[in-house]
Amino acid sequence: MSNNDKSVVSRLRKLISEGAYAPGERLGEVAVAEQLGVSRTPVRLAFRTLEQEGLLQQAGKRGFMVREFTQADVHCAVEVRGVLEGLAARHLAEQGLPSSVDKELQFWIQKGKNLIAKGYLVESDINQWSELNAHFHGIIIDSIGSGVVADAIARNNHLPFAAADSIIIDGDDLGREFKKLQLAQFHHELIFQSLKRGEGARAEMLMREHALIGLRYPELLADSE
Amino acid sequence: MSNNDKSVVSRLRKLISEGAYAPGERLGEVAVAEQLGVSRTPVRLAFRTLEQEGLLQQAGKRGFMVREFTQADVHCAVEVRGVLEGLAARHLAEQGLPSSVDKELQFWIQKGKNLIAKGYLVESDINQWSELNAHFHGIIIDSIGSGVVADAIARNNHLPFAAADSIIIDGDDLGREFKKLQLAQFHHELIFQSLKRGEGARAEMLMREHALIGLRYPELLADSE
DNA sequence: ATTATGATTATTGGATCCAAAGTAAAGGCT
DNA sequence: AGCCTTTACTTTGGATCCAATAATCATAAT
Repeated sequence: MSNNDKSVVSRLRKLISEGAYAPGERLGEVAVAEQLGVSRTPVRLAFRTLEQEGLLQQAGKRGFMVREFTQADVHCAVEVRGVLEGLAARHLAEQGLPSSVDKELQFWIQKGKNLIAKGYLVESDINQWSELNAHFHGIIIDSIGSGVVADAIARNNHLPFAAADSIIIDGDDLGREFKKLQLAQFHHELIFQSLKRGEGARAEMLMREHALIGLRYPELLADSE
Repeated sequence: MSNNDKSVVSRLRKLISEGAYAPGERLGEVAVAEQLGVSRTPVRLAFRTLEQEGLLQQAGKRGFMVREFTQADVHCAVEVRGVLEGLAARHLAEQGLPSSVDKELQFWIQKGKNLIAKGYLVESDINQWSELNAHFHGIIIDSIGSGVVADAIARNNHLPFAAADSIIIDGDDLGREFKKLQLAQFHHELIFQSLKRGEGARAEMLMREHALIGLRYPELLADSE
């Protein structure tokens, strides 16, 4: 898979998740090929990949269309991430976390503490949070001695709204987002605590709840400021 | 995606899961194309699909190789199926099962009862069990109003050892397999009971345990006959 | 003798061509 | 006037061609 091919996949993925094509819209190979300035071949390859990722689906007998996602889909995708990361967390807690993993998790938790410490949020903090959040989750996911769980999570994250760093929705209302991040950070610390103590069930449950932050917490955090 | 293209994917999938290629073996496009009697194009498309399914992985910078699976991978894949089906079962229990779903589940449970009733197993029973088992699980999975969970499970099932009907490993020792099926059937009935009573947590837990039948039960059922 | 650099070969990626299948439109028949 | 059939056009799938890149091998230099 070459650079160009990869780029066609990621460019298309971006276009789709940005809503450049209407949900349900049928995508022609030639049209997309012209639009991206490549021949049909890489587009055909990309379509298969995107179909597997769940962003496209077959349109009748002919070609592909942009898959449309309902509110239920969004909900389910977040819950799927929750149970999968919960599985990873439980495993890690049960087998005991190696000192290297311990150190790394502690490092990224400290980063989060620093970010929260100043008591408010600025625009540039969002990327920082995204990074440390990705590391925190990634370490736990990769700690299982098998790529299968990581793969399942990665595939699920291809759905644009399901990824772990999709917590931040509203870059304007930084006040509310700060509260969300504060809570997320606290979750991280709780999860770390339970991992250290080998509390598998608790770690799993906390991780599952943690996944729901972007989904169910906004309404509670909305007017309380 | 045409018939031929689909058939290339499924033929390759079969070859791989049958072990026609050694794990870690590098697959050349031309070699496979000649072997299957098609040109490189459908093979290239199939390789991308199979990569997404997790049966192939990129070999360095060039081409693909057959992914090798460790015991840990097998274990994780089964657990992944467990948590995902558990999620589906919990949902169904919590939202209450519609009478149509109730009827269908009852139908397949009855089929299972009939199969077990004679007290032993014959060769042809295996396919029947496979079918009713697939229906039982399928109904629960599809009962969520979103394809996301079903997709995640389907993708996980592409790993040959992770599918729900891989319970049956040993077609020779029908005595032990009968015990396994007896247990699986009892699980189904328990799950159905919990679904009917809206016991979400119990349904989830039972489903997760149910997934482990093929994995952890053989050692216990081995010598007790 | 070993390493590094250059050349040759093998293999993949992208573009294009042709055929097959599907869809839409138009015309004829009832 | 409506429906069916046939035809023309659109679009995808498969094969092949060419270029680019990686890998291997050989040769030369230190």
